[in-house]
Amino acid sequence: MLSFTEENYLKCIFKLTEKTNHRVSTNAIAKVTGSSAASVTDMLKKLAEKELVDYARYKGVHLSPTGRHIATQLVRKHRLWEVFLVDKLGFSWDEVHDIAEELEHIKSDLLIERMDQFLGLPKFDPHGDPIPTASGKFTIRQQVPMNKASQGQRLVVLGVQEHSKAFLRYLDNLSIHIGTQLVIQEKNSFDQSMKVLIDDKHSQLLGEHICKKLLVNEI
Amino acid sequence: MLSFTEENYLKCIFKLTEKTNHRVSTNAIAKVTGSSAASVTDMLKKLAEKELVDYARYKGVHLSPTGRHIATQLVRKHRLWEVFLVDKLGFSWDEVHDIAEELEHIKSDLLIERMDQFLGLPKFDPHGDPIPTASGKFTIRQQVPMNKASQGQRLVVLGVQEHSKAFLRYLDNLSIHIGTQLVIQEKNSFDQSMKVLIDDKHSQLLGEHICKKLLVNEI
DNA sequence: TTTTATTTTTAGACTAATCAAAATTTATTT
DNA sequence: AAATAAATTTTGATTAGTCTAAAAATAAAA
Repeated sequence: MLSFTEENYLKCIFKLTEKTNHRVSTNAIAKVTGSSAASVTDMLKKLAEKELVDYARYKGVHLSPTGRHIATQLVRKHRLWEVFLVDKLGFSWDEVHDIAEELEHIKSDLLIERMDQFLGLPKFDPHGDPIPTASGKFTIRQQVPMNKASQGQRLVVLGVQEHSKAFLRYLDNLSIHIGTQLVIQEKNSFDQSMKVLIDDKHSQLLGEHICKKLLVNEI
Repeated sequence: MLSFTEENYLKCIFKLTEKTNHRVSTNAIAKVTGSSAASVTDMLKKLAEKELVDYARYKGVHLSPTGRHIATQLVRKHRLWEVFLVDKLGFSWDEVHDIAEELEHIKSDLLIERMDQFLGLPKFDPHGDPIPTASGKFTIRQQVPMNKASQGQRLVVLGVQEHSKAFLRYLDNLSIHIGTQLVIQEKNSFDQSMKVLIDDKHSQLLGEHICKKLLVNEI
């Protein structure tokens, strides 16, 4: 049985290696966990002892198949709880991360499978991130940062690449959420801003930052 | 912010002092937590330091008003989560205790108030135990152990005084649950057993143990 | 009221997770 | 290739929670 802390380290390593699949350094882990490099080293040795990571002194780590599976299930639990909080309890998408961070450590496979059923087997969480299956498979779909889209295109918002409360609240104020339709009316190359029509209702100028962080697909 | 462990001690002291409101001994706590008397002493000193209990060496403890409030809120959370697991996720009443034991430590007042609303402001949990309000009030109602009832009485099951899986499963097999109606057909004084008619469907002989642990009221 | 038994506390030690500071290894410059 | 910088590990210590064994206080019995 893994501790809360061990689980958090596995999830952290998972998130850091997810995209590149390269080994991740001690310092990189220390930076995101907010703990010291010394603490990270200690924990990596412990996780290596349990064969959850492949660790070599001074060379960083990556997850073993078992470690990856555990981390994936933590992500599954986190995202399913987020769906529950938003869909059933009426939380907004900027309020659920911290609570789900605690709930993901509840140890019951039956609970999470029942929850999955109860929620209608959702494939994506309230931020548009894919929910892995019990066997660890993520649904992949076509999506690009909105700044890659062209003038005149009609898009649907599928996700966000930033999860900060401030960013999510800002989108809320613009009535932009998962599923919102956007039509690109103007693309200003000098500052990378875009004028978009939101859900066929009102036009809005969006800055470069927003355009890069919104994940969309053409419809 | 209290630790998981500190919360568990508070809840334990609450349960031990709930009925009598007397001070509880170190050994009594050690017995139910399964930890050593030495560990209990250490923890009592820590809780006293935080003014959550009134502790005097060799004299046992009782909860301070603050300690009692925290313990009551833990009971509230535990019982609301049990309602959720049974009513929404389809767990049976013998499966929910251990999961709720973990869930009760999730730290979010908003979460528990939203959950309360979502569940329809239940006043009792799946075992018939009262759910304290956010301000700490328990609903009181008339109920007695079934062995106190007389022949010919029509009763409704309101609760149980034993929460073991074995006991709860046994009741399930007899189709006895919260809300079941029972008519006392015979009372055997020699062995304290009773013959009862269950939900006007079938008769069943219930042993002394069952009769003492079933909480009922006349209807 | 002494003696004995029980309960409780203290003392000393262990594990898990953490840190700062020192030592070591690897990477980068010169 | 040597010197310097950066990253990582080791060392030694701290805190929370736990334990056993010994000591102290209280309760019960003779």
